[in-house]
Amino acid sequence: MTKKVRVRFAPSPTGGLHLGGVRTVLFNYLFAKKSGGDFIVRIEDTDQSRFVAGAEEYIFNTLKWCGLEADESPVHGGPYAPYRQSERKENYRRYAEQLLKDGYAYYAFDTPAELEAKRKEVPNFQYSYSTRGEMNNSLTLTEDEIKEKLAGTPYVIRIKIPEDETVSFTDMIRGDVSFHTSQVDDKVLLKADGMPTYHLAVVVDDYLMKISHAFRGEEWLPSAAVHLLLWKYLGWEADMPQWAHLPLILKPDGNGKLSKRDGDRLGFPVFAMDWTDPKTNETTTGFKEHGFLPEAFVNLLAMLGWNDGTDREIFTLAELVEKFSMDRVHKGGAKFDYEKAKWYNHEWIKQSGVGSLELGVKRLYEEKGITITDNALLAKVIELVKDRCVLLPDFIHQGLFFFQSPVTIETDAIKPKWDEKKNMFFTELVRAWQLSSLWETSDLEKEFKELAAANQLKTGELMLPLRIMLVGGKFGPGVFDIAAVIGKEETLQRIRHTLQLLQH
RNA sequence: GGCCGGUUCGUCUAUCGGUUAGGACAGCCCCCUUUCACGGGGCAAAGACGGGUUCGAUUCCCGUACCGGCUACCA
Repeated sequence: MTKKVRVRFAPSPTGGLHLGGVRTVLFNYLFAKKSGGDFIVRIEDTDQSRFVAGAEEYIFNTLKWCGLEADESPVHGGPYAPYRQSERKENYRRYAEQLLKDGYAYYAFDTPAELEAKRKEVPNFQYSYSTRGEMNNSLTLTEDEIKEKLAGTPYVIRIKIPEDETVSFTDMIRGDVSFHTSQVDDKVLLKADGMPTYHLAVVVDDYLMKISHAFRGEEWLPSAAVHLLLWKYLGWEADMPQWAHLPLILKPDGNGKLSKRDGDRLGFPVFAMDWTDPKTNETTTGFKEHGFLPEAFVNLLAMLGWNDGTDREIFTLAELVEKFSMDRVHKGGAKFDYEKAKWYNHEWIKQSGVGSLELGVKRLYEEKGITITDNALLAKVIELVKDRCVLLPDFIHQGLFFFQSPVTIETDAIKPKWDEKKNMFFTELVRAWQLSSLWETSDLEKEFKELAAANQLKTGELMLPLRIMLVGGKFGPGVFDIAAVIGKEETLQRIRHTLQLLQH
């Protein structure tokens, strides 16, 4: 019997899925695939995410774009559905009551206002063994009072954290971690509205769904103590998953966790794909829409927290699965570097085959109102231009002139050195090329150079003007390649057009 | 404040006690290219600090400093 490894992912979709979230899923995926287990994605509809329309679909679209298909998830059904927290409410209450019965939890009736007052009064107030005796809860009230409160007032269920115990566990990334219970407070498990807090939900769901490995961000490390205790109090200790707390992705400048705001501020995407918040109608751009290849995105994400121990930096998803190992996952957080991110994309565009780029590039041109009917031409253009494209939209600037005459011609770049001799040369060139029966790059270059020599002009001085005539500016691949691709008629017309502009 | 975690070039990182501390991004220079790139070559740039352990510490241990996370009826 093969042991099946399951990993769990519970994002908090306040809308959108940002770098850290996708990376958590990616590492889940790599680990699961590497060890031959199932890759399970579970999405909780928490207080924050419950009413965000489209969040679920968005997340699965993101995973699909990245190539991270789940074996089991809300959209794929699976043996442990439903996954939505609101649809599993009874479970949480049942287990909270079990804890109550066994003396590991208690009812608390303190109102938010009372709690706030308490926090104001006591600087470092902690709802715990030392203070619960003076609070409004089932530990301090009489049975009659409790009964009365339960019937008529809102209440929560809190975990009863022991006074003096050490809880420890072995994290897959950090090794042994331990906490002293005197430092952890009596967290709320079941809220007044009957929904569980994250603490109760993770434990109950992981148990019920037979999760063997749970990955999450480092920010969860402190609350691991509560979760550990819960596994113990519920009597499930033997089934507790192995934990892996991933390092955080930090702001490129300054300090702290990378947030959506940082992307807006510094001008780079933080989400994998465009996300429009249905409440505010505000769109946050994604890596996909910025022109990143999914392969590059996955690649750069993987390297932001892991490496294979060699100097290698470019990996396909399949290669990552093959090379991945948990003990090479970093412990420390990494600042996100957008320049490096672009480098990955550039590398991926360069090494991508023309065929895999065609569709995307075609779509980009269509968005600009350019319909491409000649696929062979498109392929040639991509081949010629892809080395100088860092992001997909660069294909527009770098290749537009192949499909339409340049709108603006930077004649200023040639005017200063323009003279009658050059004018004569280009007029002759038009005539010569007009008669030419050959139209290959090498033929064009040869004829051009011969003509220049005959006119006692240096080729170099003529190349730039020719480029400006054909491209409109100082960029693009080899000029003769361009002439060859756009064809005789178009080439000659562009030369004549610029010649005319230069008259004035 | 308390608890937990982290600390190698500006940034991401390699090093499983002995290295001229390696690579990549960014920067600068050169070559290639009479465009812009690609490519090739080069320069500059790091072990937070203090104690141990050891023949020998970037590496192991302790302390300090700094950074981060958590400290909600948010996740």
